Amino acid sequence: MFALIDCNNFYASCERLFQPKLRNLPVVILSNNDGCVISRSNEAKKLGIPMGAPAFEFAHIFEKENIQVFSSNYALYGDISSRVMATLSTFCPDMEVYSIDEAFLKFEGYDKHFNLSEIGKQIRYKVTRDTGIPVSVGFAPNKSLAKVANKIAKKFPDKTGNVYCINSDEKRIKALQWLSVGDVWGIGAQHAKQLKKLNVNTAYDFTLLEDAWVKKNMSIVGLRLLHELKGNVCLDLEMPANKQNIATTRSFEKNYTTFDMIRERVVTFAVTCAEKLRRQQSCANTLMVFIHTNRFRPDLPQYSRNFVMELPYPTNSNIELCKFATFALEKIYRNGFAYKKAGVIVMNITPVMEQQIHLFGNSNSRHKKLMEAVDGINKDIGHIKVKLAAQDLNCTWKMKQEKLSPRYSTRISEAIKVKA
DNA sequence: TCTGGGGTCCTAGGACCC
DNA sequence: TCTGGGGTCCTAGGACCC
Repeated sequence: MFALIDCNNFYASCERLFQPKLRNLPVVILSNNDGCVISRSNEAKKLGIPMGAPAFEFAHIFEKENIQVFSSNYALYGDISSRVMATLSTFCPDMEVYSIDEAFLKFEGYDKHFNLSEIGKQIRYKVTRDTGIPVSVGFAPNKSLAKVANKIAKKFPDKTGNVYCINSDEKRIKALQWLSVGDVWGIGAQHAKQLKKLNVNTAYDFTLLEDAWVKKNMSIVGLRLLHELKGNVCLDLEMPANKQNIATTRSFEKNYTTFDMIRERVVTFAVTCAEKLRRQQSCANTLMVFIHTNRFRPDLPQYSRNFVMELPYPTNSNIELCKFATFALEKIYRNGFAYKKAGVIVMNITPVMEQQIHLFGNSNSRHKKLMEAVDGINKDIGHIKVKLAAQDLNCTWKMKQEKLSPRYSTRISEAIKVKA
């Protein structure tokens, strides 16, 4: 049996941890730049705030309904996530951290000796006790059905106590008849539309389709899903792997209109990519830079370009990646546009130890020691103290984050103070 | 005025090989 | 009128996830 444990309204729950007065109030969390809603408490969902709602459009509703609004605080969410995962890992040696707020556990052979629903209750109890985060737990014979079980656990807290187990064919069929086809894990908006045209409305309807049709229209991925919903096991836990692509992209807080302004951002993005590469001990062989104007302003001239370059040698050096990123930006930058977003993506990633060495023109070997020193200093005395001159030395954070909560759990200076 | 960021996998079709 | 057979590799684009 597989379990899927999913934190309830994770970001909103994190904000509530240190501000108990928020517990019964509607809470929403905004994306970078305070752009749109990316997490909602149940109360906010009930008030009709949709996922992805642009903050400026809903500002009056936030005010009218006394909705508590927060900027994204990833230092906080990341730290709380790792605490939740640490607690989960005590229940079972086979675990896959699926996202910041979800994990699969594989309970092989447990169901003969243990009552899984009891284990589910214990998971909920311990995670709440250790971290304060409420979770929902779904059990089923495979990952896709565990996702379904989790949805039921979350949707019917009064009946299930946020723990649900699909352990019979009757329960499986009942669950699938309840679940809308578009809410199935792996069926997105496109396929949902296509399926509904064929009068396939529930997950159960989907299981009645022919293998051949599903394979043809939804590829092998859809076919695996079909078999899992029927109760077979096709997907196993996945082991953490190094990233194949690494991206650092941002929207700007305002329009950028000069080459130098954008170059400073692109260089900083390249440095961040280099840091991420070094963290997983790999190098990039390909680099892409893109820029574009504000797509929501059709009244302004639009421009969007990217430039992909094969690097002459694999590298994870700040200095070298900056040089290449600047070169790429020069290729695509045009005067006369108001740019709103840019990004650097590194691809074709290979492990440091498995590099193709060239006879001439390799990455500067002295950068390795230099980067180690830079990473060490930045780790010891705070992020990004040592920068390249091409980066903005005065600015550490250019994102709009007007409602940012303290980093309660990762900065001693921002920890909660208790009066004696 | 304002609208996020970061990933993965699969397939068809083109280019190429002998 | 008719024009072989069997492969691999790469890429863009589309689908999906959180």
